[in-house]
Amino acid sequence: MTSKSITSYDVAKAANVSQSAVSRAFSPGAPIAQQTRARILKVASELGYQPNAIARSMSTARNDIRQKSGMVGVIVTRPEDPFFAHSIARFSRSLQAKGWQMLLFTVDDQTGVDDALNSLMQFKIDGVIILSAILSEHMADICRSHGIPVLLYNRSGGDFAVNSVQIENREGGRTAAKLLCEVDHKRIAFVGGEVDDATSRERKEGFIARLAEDGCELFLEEAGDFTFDSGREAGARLFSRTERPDAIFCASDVMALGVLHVARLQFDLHAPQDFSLIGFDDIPAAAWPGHELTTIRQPIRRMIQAAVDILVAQMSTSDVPPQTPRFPGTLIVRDTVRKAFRSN
Amino acid sequence: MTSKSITSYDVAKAANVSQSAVSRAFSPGAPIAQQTRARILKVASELGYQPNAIARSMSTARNDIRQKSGMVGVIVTRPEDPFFAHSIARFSRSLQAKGWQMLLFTVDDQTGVDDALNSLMQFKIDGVIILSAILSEHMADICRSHGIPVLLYNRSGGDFAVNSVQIENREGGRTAAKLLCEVDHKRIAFVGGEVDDATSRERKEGFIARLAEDGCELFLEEAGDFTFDSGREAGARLFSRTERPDAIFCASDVMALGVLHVARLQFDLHAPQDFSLIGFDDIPAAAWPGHELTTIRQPIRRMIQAAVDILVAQMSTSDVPPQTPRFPGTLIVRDTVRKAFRSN
DNA sequence: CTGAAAGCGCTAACAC
DNA sequence: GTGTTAGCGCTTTCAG
Repeated sequence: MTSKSITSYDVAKAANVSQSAVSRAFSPGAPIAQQTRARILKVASELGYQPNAIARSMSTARNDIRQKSGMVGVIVTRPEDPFFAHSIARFSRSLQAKGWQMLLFTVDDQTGVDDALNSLMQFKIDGVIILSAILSEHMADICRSHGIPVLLYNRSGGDFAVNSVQIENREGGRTAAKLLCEVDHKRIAFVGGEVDDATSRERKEGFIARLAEDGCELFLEEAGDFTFDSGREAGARLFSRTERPDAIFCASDVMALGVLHVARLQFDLHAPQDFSLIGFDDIPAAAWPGHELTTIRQPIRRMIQAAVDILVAQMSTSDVPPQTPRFPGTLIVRDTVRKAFRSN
Repeated sequence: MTSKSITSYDVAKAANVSQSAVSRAFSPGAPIAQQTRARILKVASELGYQPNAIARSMSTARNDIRQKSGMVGVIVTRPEDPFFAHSIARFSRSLQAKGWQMLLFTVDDQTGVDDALNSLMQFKIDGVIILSAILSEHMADICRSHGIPVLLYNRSGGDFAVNSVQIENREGGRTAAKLLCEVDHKRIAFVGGEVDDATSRERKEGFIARLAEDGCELFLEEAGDFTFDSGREAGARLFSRTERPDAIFCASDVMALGVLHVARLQFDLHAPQDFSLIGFDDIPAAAWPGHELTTIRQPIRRMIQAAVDILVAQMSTSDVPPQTPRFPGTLIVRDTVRKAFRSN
């Protein structure tokens, strides 16, 4: 058992060439005769030889050139959340398509990111994508000094220079506010994520700013944590008040569905008859039966395309300045916002 | 830029010890004095030294002992499916907790598994978990000969000896049939996955067998592909018939929700008034508003616990025989199956 | 175009 | 307990 695997030496012997010839046969632009390469490749496949990626990674660490592993680290906080599950799925396929392996690391919250990155760096990842979290400035420095590009997805890098790809949160908030004002809502509530969550805060800021332009103020506000249950709880608190909100904007679809749930089951309140509801993300379930949730869609496909392009570019060429594109969201009108104008 | 990173030699020099002392300081049970270790660890952290996992992996390939990388490959077909998204999330946390890294590979379907495994093996993964797919007997042989344990999640290994962890599909099907028979349904349909899907087939077999015990035959059958849309399509075909089914059992919750959707929107049919509906998995959305789907719950947490335990055991000790535990599903009664007995 | 040889950073004998 | 040394499998000069 645990038989040694076939190495380039075995192939070399069988093909009657040197070991370096075998190496060259497997290196795309290497100087080697077509014939030799063909013969080696044939022998190799007969023997079932596969180059050892780990060993390759070792030997590329020469001449002050950083060791390349062909692996990209992906750090994620809520992998079970539909939005992130979809994002991870797309990252995986997109990275693979370009020849990179994905090392997935799950952290419980923001505080685990630095440790995760340390673990990942021991494996000499060539780049890292962080979903919905940020790294410390200290870690950012370390990555920079090691030449490891970092990309923040769904978060911005704040002061220090790292790549980030995300949606126009403020504009998304404005879009929601505009729609709610158009149908003349007056008691408008916002359900966000944790109070220090940057994404949630930006959505809220845009929302409030646009409300103000119509002379409207935020009526109520609740904080959740982007889970369904937290949406239910926030909804329960909102609907338990003597004066209930007549419209709610949630920082995520999952929380909006939680609100919908508690409204229906615990208060017998329905959207859009009794209140209007807008979510954010446009997860598949938003379109499902009984939901028909009006929401702001994130262009996941394009965001991930951009993210991978940026990261790959920086992993290949150094000295590419950090990119921080922002993508516009799209209002998806379904059935949770009342249609007609009603004066009181 | 791309400055060379700190190696054990740098630490050795700074701590005035040999390089191997540094190595030992970072190897749990290695023979080294407490004092020396402490001093080395201190110097190391001051310098920001982190052992190079790739190099470690290289050097463990000695004496006919297979190279260990500390990485486990995970191959998945439908990462965006809620059931698998949750499974991946749990695998990730569970593997991490035991000190393993997860290399995630997404394949489009069954046919991609062997290639994925080949890619992963170049990275010298110590074990592999395959979600909802199987490997060829040929690849299974290769893995065995390389001493790489394989675990199939949500699939069984068929003839050849590999580990597998899955739910009692037949029993789950029987449970669904029993419930439907109890409330006296007569025109019972099944919506499965692709016709060659083993999981779906087993659920169907158990379902039909139990139906037969009550003198009932399967009325109709449709094949989907475990997606929401395929559920909608299957539902549309079912409800378009002149004689409609009065009960439907779906091989997954996602498809069941698709059926619910099309029934409601396109046919104005509601469960449980117009038909009964049972799903499989118990994804979070099954409990959501407007769904309240009766379903067979998979004990994800326990299954993944078992899967990781089995794999880790085999990665540490060789010659552990393959394990193939089956877990019972649990009937979760919600609101999509009619309650009372109604004679015709 | 091809072979020989020098490492990449680490672990594990092997001496002392 | 500690240092010395020989690789792990590969890429990449450097000669020829």
